[in-house]
Amino acid sequence: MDTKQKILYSSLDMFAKRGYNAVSIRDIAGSVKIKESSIYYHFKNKQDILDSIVKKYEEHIDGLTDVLNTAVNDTDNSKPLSFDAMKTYFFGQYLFDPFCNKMMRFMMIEQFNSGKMQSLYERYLFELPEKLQTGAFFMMSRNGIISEQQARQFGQAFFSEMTMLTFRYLLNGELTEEKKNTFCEKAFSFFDILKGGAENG
Amino acid sequence: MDTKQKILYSSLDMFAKRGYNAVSIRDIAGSVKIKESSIYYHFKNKQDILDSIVKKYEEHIDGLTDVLNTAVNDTDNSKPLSFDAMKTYFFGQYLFDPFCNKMMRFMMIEQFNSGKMQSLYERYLFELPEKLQTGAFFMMSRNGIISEQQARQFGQAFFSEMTMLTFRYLLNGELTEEKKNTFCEKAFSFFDILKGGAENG
Amino acid sequence: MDTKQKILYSSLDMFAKRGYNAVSIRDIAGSVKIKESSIYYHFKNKQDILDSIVKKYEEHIDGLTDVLNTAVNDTDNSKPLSFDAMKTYFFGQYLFDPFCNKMMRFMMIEQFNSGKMQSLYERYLFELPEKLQTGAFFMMSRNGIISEQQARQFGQAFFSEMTMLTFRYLLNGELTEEKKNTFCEKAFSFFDILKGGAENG
Amino acid sequence: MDTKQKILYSSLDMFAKRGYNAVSIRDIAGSVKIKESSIYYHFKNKQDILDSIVKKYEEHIDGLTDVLNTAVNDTDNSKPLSFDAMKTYFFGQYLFDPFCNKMMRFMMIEQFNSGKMQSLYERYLFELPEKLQTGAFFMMSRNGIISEQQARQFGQAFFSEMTMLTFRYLLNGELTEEKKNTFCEKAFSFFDILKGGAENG
DNA sequence: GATGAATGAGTGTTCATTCAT
DNA sequence: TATGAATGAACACTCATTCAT
Repeated sequence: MDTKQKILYSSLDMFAKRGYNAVSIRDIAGSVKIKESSIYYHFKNKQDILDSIVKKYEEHIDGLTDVLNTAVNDTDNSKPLSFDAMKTYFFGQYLFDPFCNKMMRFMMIEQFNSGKMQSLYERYLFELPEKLQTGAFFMMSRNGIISEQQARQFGQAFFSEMTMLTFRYLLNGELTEEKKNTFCEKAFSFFDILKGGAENG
Repeated sequence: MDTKQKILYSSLDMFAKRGYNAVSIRDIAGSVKIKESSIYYHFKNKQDILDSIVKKYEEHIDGLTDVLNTAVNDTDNSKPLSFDAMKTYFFGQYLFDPFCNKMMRFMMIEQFNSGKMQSLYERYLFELPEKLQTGAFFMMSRNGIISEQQARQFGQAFFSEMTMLTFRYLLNGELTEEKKNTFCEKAFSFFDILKGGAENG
Repeated sequence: MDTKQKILYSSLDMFAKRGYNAVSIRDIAGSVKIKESSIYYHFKNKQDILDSIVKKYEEHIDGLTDVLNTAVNDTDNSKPLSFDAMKTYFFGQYLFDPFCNKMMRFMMIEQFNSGKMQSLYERYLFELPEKLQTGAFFMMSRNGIISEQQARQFGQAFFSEMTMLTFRYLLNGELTEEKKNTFCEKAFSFFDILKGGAENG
Repeated sequence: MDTKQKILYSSLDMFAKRGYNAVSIRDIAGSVKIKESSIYYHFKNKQDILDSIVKKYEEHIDGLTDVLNTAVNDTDNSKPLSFDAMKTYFFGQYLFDPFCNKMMRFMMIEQFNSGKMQSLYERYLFELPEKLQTGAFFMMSRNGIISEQQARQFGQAFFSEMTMLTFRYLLNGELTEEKKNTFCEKAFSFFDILKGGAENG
């Protein structure tokens, strides 16, 4: 990894723990093992580091949603995702992914500092997840697996549960394997309840 | 309000928006309209301001939970709370209350900065609400309003919904009347769904 | 002891350890168990405390030298002072006396800070002791105990030894009983050598 | 001289006059004609400046004692040092040397402020001089110039005289040429007395 | 690509002092 | 006598940034 990338990853790592302001150029330079003034060869200023991180994140998310949309819209794919696939692709590539998880933490703790951060937080922690998750249930109703009313109800319930679990286990303290496992268990057991409801309703 | 209290409220107000580190003693003094050095007549140092805020909050919460516990445990009170009562007492005195709401925001954005803040965040955003909310549903089952299994299921669902709504509408951007209303509507409509489930189940 | 005196003694105690500047009004007030602003009822300002201490010391020394001069000039008193008398009166009331010892330390560490302190240091650590000590030997020569030349020589040697011992044992680290004893032993053994010289010379 | 050295010398110069605490970083920066913040490029903090000065001094003293020991132990050198040599090498390179003289003043006025300074003061103002000076007289007795008993007696007397003269003339007020001359005269005349004693004894 | 040296603005904090009560 | 409340000036120190090399 070249110096520029190292600066980005090190910065995000520290921003997500201590916030933008509390991380100094000294800290960043120290963690990358270069001198402070060398930072300015790679980035215009501190804000430029933050902007680059955000840009990188948005591009990353664009790639991820493209993949997800393709998967969800693929009409052949009429059977629900297996738990393993969910864990690997949906959870593993987003919620558990170190880069994304750190960005979520960063957006959460910086949301009140600027309008820009506020809107990123709103979009990536609530709007987009809600759209994607409820969208998946509507797709199931279009595929005849559940009724349209169930889709609406289950979609909202799923989003509530996922959001709560995310804040409670993935954006709270250090991200440990234990927390990831608890998150998966609770998510899957909730899924089972929904499935029960679908069969009974 | 005396100077000491003004310092506490002004500090929390700014801490909740910009975080502890980004708020300077100069800022606090300016907002209270005294000089920086005067702050140190009332508080040992900046950390002491924070400690005093946390102490005040914990005492406030102790008072609130005492009231809530008394209400929930009151055996005469076998009928469920009206929406108005819920809005006034439960939401209004905690989730919407400016002091409590600011503290929640503050704990959220400072949770990674210290173990102390981390445990406060865990306790007051997740543990205590879960205990109180699921407790209320168990009380209903003991009063024969719902079954024990329903109590367990509804309690969890309610907590998930409330947590999601709290993060989405009450700890996200400025706390406006509009957001409070949206929060209430969604909470009450969720309640209606639960009630429907209770009658049908 | 009234508050004013307490302030003086507490101040000197701390001044002698940490120097005038390093001792704050807060420190003094704290050690006397009053509030800072109360200091200003008793003294115009911090400098006034120092001035009062110096005045007290000069009056104290005036009293001491009067006594000493009377003793030395008393023509009846033709026999040399006993070691015990020397220890009690000369060492005990000046070099070992807590007030005087602290003042000597204070003058030593503050001598470069002001011309006033410089001249006090010069007078009370060198000039006056030299005058008194060599004076005592001249008195012995006038009393025929030693020759005039011996008086000159012994006086200087005695002053050198006493000055060295004072700086080495009484104005160096904490003033312990052990150091006082070492000081006495070395002073007396030097006295014995002088006596030997007087008899042989 | 580079900035770092300038800071060290300027700092010691002021420390020796006003004491460590009374000299501000502002003062040091001003005397070196750089800005306060630039100090921190060269030194971690104010204490680091002091530590560097002490280290420099201890290394300097190590070099000096090596030279002195070699000279004193040189068995060929059976004739006593000439006054000129003494003045140039012993006095000139240590007692009169601006760096060493300032350090002695600094240790004297800071001795009560920290255990570190206390032990430096004890070592460099008393222990080491006593060892070196009495050592020189023992060397003379081993070379048959004086008796062993004389060595003991003269060594102590010489050390007392030198110590007194040092405190009285070299660590008292400004170090002027006049004081240096007085110091030399008194030291040499004392030496003459000792020589007389050696020949007569 | 990277660094040594420097800086203005700002940080939390301590200081001696004042003054009304 | 003593204090509560306040303050301007100073303190040691950190910050993001610049620029010549």
